[in-house]
Amino acid sequence: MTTAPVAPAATHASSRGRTRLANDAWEAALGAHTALMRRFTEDDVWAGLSMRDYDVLYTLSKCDAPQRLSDLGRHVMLSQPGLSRLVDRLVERGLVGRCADPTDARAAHLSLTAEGRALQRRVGRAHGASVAAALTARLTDEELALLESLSRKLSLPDDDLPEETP
Amino acid sequence: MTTAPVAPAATHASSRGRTRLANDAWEAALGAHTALMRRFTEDDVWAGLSMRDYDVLYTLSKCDAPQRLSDLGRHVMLSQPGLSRLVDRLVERGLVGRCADPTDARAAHLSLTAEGRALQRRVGRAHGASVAAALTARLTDEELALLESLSRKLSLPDDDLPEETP
DNA sequence: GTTAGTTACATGCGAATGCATATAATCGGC
DNA sequence: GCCGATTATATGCATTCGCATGTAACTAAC
Repeated sequence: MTTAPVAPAATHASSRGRTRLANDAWEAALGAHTALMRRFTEDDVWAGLSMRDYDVLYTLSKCDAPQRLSDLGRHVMLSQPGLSRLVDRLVERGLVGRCADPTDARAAHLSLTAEGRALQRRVGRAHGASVAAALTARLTDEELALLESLSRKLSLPDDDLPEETP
Repeated sequence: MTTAPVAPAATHASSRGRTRLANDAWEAALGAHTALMRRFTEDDVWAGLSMRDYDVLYTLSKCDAPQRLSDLGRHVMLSQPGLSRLVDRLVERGLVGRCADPTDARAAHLSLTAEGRALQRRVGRAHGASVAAALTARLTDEELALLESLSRKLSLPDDDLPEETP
């Protein structure tokens, strides 16, 4: 009942097999994420930042316009109060600047300070090198491009999904 | 300086391009992980378990022999003390059994209780269905198989890596 | 313009986490 | 069999997190 290695000779691919395929892929992906995250966390490149700190700094570094908390929240895997306080700490440390949004008094405009940008660049260079080393040692160029392509498809919101049976 | 969209017409692929390729792939993969984890977390299938709780129960469910903490630690993204206390809570809740290892008095043998196994199966069915729904809506069978294959390569430890220039 | 509903963010608080370290058992020479 | 090194797990403590909720501002219908 638990293990059923019988090959279902269905016409295309049985729904059972497709579910299994998806779950196996997800489990493997989780394993890869865990293995790589562990490796990167142990890297000695973080200069006192947690990986979440860096995630916020990196996200801000990619945006020229100041971001709101809720914008950051879409990219960072953290609850809204958690992100609120994480940003608090980054502001306190002088890495992130917070100024009022003239068009919306509720919102805050967040951006990197000069120090924050410098730190992000410094850490980013080292971390990026480590990422490249780990990934290029395991995947070919074609596989890297494929991974990016698959990942982008997986990131699609429910809205713009390629329909199957409309 | 920040954006250099100039195509490097190198013979194969410049080292710069390869680094970039790897970092883009990793960023996309992180995005997919965040998007899917958020979705799965919000699913109403967890029956009072955190996803980490479930991760431990699932890992134990796959093993017939009792596991040690350090075995679990390889699969769960958590520090050793963190895992120790997470297991404490699961034992307290009657989902995991802890008994002494006769061959090693330091180690503990961890296994699912009947209740823990039942809960893992119940939650696992619902969660597995959600995983399948999300992934099969975004990837074809071939892509799912590819994702699993790429993920397995990414999970390889430094030891058994396919050598490049020995 | 008043008010209900929504959005953006912050805060109180208990629970979970990581780091450093402690404890206890096993292993490997000798 | 003894002792240093290593392994397996636990605990103290400060930090961080998520949930529930609060506060303030915006929006829209009337």
